[in-house]
Amino acid sequence: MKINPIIESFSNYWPLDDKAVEILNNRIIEKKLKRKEFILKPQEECNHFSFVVKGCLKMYKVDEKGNQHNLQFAVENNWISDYGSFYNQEPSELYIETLEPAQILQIKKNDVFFLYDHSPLFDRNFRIIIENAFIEQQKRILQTISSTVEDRYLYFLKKYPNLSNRISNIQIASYIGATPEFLSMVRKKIADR
Amino acid sequence: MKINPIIESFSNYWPLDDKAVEILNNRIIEKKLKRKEFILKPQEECNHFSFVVKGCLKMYKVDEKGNQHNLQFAVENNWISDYGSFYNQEPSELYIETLEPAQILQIKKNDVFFLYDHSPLFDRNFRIIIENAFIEQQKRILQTISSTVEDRYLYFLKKYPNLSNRISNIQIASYIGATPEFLSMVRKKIADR
DNA sequence: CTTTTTTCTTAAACTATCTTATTGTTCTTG
DNA sequence: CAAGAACAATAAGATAGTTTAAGAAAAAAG
Repeated sequence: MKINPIIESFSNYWPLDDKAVEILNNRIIEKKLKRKEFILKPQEECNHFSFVVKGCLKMYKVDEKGNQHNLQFAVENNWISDYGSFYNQEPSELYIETLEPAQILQIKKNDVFFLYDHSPLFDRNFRIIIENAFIEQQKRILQTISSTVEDRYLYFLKKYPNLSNRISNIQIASYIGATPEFLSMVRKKIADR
Repeated sequence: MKINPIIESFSNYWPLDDKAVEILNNRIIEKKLKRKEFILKPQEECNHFSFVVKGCLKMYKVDEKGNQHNLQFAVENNWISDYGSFYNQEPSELYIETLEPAQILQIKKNDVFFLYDHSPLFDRNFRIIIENAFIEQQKRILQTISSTVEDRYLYFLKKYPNLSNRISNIQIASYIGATPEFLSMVRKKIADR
């Protein structure tokens, strides 16, 4: 049997036991995606957790004026899902789209609940995963309510040095909450000193 | 034995069984706090989860210029903690302070881990609690990167109608990421139409 | 390897938001 | 209830960030 990257990833948090591995193993769906493919669109209910094996995805909202606002990027070993839509059975307002060709592993909603019901190790692992995501989100909120575009951009570069080489400045601007034009000015100002 | 508000609160998510109730019951510390008391200050490690029985608290950062930035309010039945400091054993950068006299219940870090180790129902409940907090935070991020102070203020009023009567506009301004002066202008503009 | 699409840069005019300062009002606390 | 502290409103001037538009550069797709 080939090694499952999700199991490997869990081992960084709380390793699964044999029973947990067994019930997980045949509940994973593998998908290969081209660039600019969607795994979630507005009005759909998000019924999956997706784990990125290779590639890069973004989750974003499009506002009334047609502007995109990036909520999250996901690269290798990251999870991505619209948890609001997933847990509250609501239609999503978000897109999840590949920025690069990608290979992902999905667990469908029913199976996620099956896992929760049949081994506490899944509550444990997903608790830790979302706690970490929560902590990062909190830092991001603090930044957006307290600092300038320049600060936020420099922080982004420092925090995600690899990511910033893989995606366009337009995507970064949308993530930090600025226009690409203004980000371009900020970048020039930084370069000029 | 008097009813424990934490157990009651868990019953909204995933009710505890007898064993879980038993191990929880003598691990709760009750505290009465006056207005403007602190349960966390920068440099300290956050070693507790705090559940608000009565009253209102805020968690905030003070930046280099001395400005406060509110990350979270907590009222009746809310949990508040600096999870980053708690889980990563790092000194906190945040204050947690009462805005009103309060009664809280705390579980110390060692006891939190004891609970996780001795009943999966705590992983379950805290997973659900933090998932909900994560979903709310995500909406807040979307707002702050995509809409104006006016939009954010109106959303705050709609979302926390009770809270907005209990706290000052300065606190609201600090939460939505605006100056009190500008919020005052926005409020006038809204009132004038 | 050529065409098409996307991205990056620049700049001027505009708008949202901040800063500072002042004053009256409302809470809090002794 | 009196004094001090915190809060709310207002306004003028300053700054950060947006909008629009256009051209050059780079990347993606055929």
